Amino acid sequence: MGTSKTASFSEKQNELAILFKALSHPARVAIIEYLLTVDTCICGDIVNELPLAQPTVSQHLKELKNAGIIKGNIEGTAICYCLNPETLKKFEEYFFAITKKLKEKCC
Amino acid sequence: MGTSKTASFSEKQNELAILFKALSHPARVAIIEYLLTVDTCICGDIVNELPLAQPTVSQHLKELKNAGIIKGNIEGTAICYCLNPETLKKFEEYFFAITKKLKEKCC
DNA sequence: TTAATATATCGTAATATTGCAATATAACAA
DNA sequence: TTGTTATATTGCAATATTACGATATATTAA
Repeated sequence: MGTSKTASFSEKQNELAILFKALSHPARVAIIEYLLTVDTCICGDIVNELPLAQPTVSQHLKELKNAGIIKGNIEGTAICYCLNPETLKKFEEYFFAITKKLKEKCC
Repeated sequence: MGTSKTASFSEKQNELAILFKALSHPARVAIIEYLLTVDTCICGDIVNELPLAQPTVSQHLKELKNAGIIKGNIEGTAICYCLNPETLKKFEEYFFAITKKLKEKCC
């Protein structure tokens, strides 16, 4: 036990769960929201924006990157992280479809 | 350590993280999608729809209920679970606002 | 009442996540 | 080259999650 029974669910359901898991920590929500306030994709020092040590922030960034929610490009010494619009659009479309279907059901 | 530094983040960020965590397991995504296919709110036997034992399903339902994503009403021997449109609308609005802001930034 | 059915809770083992100090890597500046 | 800066990786302790057998609860039927 302790293991998620991944194989028992559809690929889509697992993919969605991975995306949601990437957002399931306040630090990662904070990273998303910070990247949203930055004007361009060029941005450094996310570490200074968060109340966590540098290795911890790095780990959270890695998780967001693995899930495809952010992208990271090496820009000299700094790394330029930015949001991935395609993935965020997926989220929007998923919930749009759900709320639309819910309206039709009219509980 | 091992504890999430909840107190270091805003209330909104923590609330969002809790909502996303509730969806971060394929079984819970499957429950949402099953409830979406059921015609009315009256529904039983979610257990039979999932490849998990009854206590496990009950636990997942509890997590979704705690997060406010589903509602449960006692209906005799059975329990009627249904989606909470308000919470799902929150998700939609959150991602709508993000994708809108991303378009304006035009990376 | 007793039996059957549906769902919840408890207890616990296996696994995953979180956070950070220590260390490593990689690029630039002097 | 050496030093500085920015980010990543490793290792590990504390905590959380997942799954399920056993058991409890609660409603209906007989």
